[in-house]
Amino acid sequence: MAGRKQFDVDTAVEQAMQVFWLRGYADASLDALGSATGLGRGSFYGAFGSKDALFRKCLDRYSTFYGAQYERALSAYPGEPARLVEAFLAVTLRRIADPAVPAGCLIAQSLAQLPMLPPDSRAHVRELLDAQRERVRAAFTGLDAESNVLDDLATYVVAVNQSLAVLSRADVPDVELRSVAALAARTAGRGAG
Amino acid sequence: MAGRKQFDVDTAVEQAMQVFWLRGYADASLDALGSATGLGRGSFYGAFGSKDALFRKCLDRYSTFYGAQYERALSAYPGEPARLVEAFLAVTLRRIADPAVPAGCLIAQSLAQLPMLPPDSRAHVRELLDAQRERVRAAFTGLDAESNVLDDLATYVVAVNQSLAVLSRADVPDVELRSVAALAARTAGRGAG
DNA sequence: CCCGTGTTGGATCGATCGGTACAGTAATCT
DNA sequence: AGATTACTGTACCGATCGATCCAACACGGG
Repeated sequence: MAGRKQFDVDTAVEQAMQVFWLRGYADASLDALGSATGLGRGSFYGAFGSKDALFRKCLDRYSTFYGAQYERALSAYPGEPARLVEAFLAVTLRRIADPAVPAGCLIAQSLAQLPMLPPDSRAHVRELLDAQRERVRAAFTGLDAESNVLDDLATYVVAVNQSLAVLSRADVPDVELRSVAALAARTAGRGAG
Repeated sequence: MAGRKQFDVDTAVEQAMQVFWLRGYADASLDALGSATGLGRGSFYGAFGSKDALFRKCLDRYSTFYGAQYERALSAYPGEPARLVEAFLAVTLRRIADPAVPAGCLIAQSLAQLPMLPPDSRAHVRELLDAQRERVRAAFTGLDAESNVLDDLATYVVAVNQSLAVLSRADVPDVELRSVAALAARTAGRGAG
């Protein structure tokens, strides 16, 4: 029952992340988080300190894990915007189709609740979205197009990416979402080619 | 203080709608709704019955008001998919730029919290999104393209539409959002032309 | 072997949640 | 004017929120 730590912190963060992801910050009660992680109140506060501290850890875990996947996609097809965008969106499509993980997107979920988040978490979410836009934008540099066109294109890709997550919450079929991604990839290819 | 009804029901629904819109269902406490509408608990429950009954009224008001705007946009340019989509998305852009109304979109907000909504409201939200997809789809009929292409196109337009709302919550500048809409309109024009 | 370090689960805190009950009051009808 | 009706504000309900506290406990070092 006690003694040395009886749970893996990373595993607990992963499980908590999925609760935040599915339910959002406010609706992720400590009871829900506790039963998802298997932790009692003592272990919980001993390991994480507070609900929003844990939430920030979950945001980091999310952006680290999926950020790496997006990064790989973005660097796989340098100079080929259409393929690049396709690979980028495919990361999201794969996640949506993964039954081991909630529908939607933790960032989109958090954006919806942005005004009600604790200030630290609010800033954190904003930074993650900006960082994603910047990474996409960086993947487009080198293409011969005006700078503001690349900005618009990056925002477009991030926008479509978020939209896939939103629609997946309403059980829009994967086939349709794949078509949306394909259309967006063609658009990006034309816009920057 | 009492006697005959001392408030306008429509006005109260409008104000409550904005609270749900900004904060989502769970975070829209009765106190928040009460102070936004100026209603005490007695009047509140006398007029609406329950929180989720009011929420459904707000969903209806939202979809009626903006649904009419979308409808007008969709029927303004028959046979011209690019203009049609542009007009459709412009409804959302106008709403986003309107300081009298919260950022984002009540439907997107509700989708994020879908699993936690009362069952009746959950079904209602789903229907509204499906209805929108159907209306867009209907606006595309008559174009010479295969049926499933029109389906994909409709989903694409609805997706981009939702993405504008999501990004507006993160204070992405209107200029960028307008570019996203323009790109999407061109895509739709090519895809169905 | 047994003490001390540190984790554990549950009891409990004040605040707030959605919802109810009810006394008080203003407007309408006879 | 008096009775009736209908709406309002507030006090209050049990449940649940995030957070704190603490007694009970298991393990590692002396």
